[in-house]
Amino acid sequence: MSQPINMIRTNQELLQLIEQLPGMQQHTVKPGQKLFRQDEKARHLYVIKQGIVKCYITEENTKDYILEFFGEGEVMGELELLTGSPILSTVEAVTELVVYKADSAHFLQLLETNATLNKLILKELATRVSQLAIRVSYQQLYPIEYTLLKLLSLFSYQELPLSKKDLADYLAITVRSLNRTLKQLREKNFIPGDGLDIHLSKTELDKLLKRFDDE
Amino acid sequence: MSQPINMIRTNQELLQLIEQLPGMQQHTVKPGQKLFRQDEKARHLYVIKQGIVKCYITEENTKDYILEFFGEGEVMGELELLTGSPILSTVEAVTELVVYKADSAHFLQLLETNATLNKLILKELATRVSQLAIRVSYQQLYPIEYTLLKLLSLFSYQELPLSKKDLADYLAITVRSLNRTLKQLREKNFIPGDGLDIHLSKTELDKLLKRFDDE
DNA sequence: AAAAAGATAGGACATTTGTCCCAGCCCATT
DNA sequence: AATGGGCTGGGACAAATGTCCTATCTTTTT
Repeated sequence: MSQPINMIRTNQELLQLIEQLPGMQQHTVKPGQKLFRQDEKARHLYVIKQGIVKCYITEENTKDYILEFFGEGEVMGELELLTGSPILSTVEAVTELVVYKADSAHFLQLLETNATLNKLILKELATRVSQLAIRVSYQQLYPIEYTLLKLLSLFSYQELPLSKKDLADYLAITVRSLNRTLKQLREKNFIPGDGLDIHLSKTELDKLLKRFDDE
Repeated sequence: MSQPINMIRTNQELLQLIEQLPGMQQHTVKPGQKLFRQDEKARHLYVIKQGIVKCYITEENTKDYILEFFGEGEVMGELELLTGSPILSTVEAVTELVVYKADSAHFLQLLETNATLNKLILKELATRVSQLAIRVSYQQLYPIEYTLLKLLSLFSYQELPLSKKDLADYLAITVRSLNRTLKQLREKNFIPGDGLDIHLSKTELDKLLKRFDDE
């Protein structure tokens, strides 16, 4: 079932490869700034050298769904380049960011000439499909309580400047629901029944939850 | 926002290419039979020549989530081949099926030598990520009523042997909820408020819904 | 310093969705 | 003809989640 999905996805292999390529421009981006805006046309391709971004889709009813958090080595802009569609999701810096930037034509050419890169991209895309599918299935088929618990166990050790809103958008729930569920977890000495692949002691859980009290 | 997502995905370009390759074995599969079983190891790769399959993830609580319906020209087994992970989702024939079969090594080699194939697979994967993301976001951020409506407008014209259970699993709801929502749509002279990209006349809607009364 | 904006927390209530259950129908196999 | 299984339809109730709102606190802007 569950390979350890990290909440923040990274791709060290790809990063290493990119760093060896000649002539890659480097840029820094401030938290809150956007690398891509949904529905626009993608003109470049970025690879994260350092920092974290969030990718989210905004629906017409103004609600957001956070698709992914990307960290070191993740590519952005390939989807649009490959399919020719407008940008799928807004990409916004969560932390201070350093990225490599390439223009589309260059990347497309590299894809054809650099077999290693080609393979890494294929693998990356396959991974994205799988991970997204796994997450979605889980989110849809389990109550929030379980999903949240699973999420906590994943990102606990990562010091992340995520707001509750972000967390809620990632879970596709409202902040109200998130709060409620956190409270339940605190109180209810939560015991995952049925078949569940989450196994946390009460102590560990408490530690995870404490992050929300303090900060 | 929404490129016309078809409920059943196809890839004619890929099919044409595959049909030209020498030495592709052909197999037929009966409805209900499984090409892949979740969590097992993938040994082959299939491309659909004719018919429809459903791909679904079964969670430990026995609930299913239907990831995709695939029709002509869609590949199955590439994800696992590329990532090396166990099979993501069970793949089951919905209709009588004719597939091309290739073993993994052969396909991997083709990916390296056949630039056209390589490009088509890249594009296919990118499309899957995008489409899945769009669907999921929609499903999570709109009430069932909207999602169902959207779905109906997509698959209405396709004659499909889908059970209510299938439809429900695709929407990640229970059959009970599906029935309830269908009923609401029938009665409520549904008027999508807010921002919604579904535009159906009452007449069209009725026609769509009638499929469920008759059959 | 004051004001505005945003994030957090949670009460009260409405709506949505799930669970459990029963009943009817169709179809295949006995 | 009879039995069982699977699909369908929906009632009654419980649980989960959203909406709306109020209040506090922090941060940013003026």
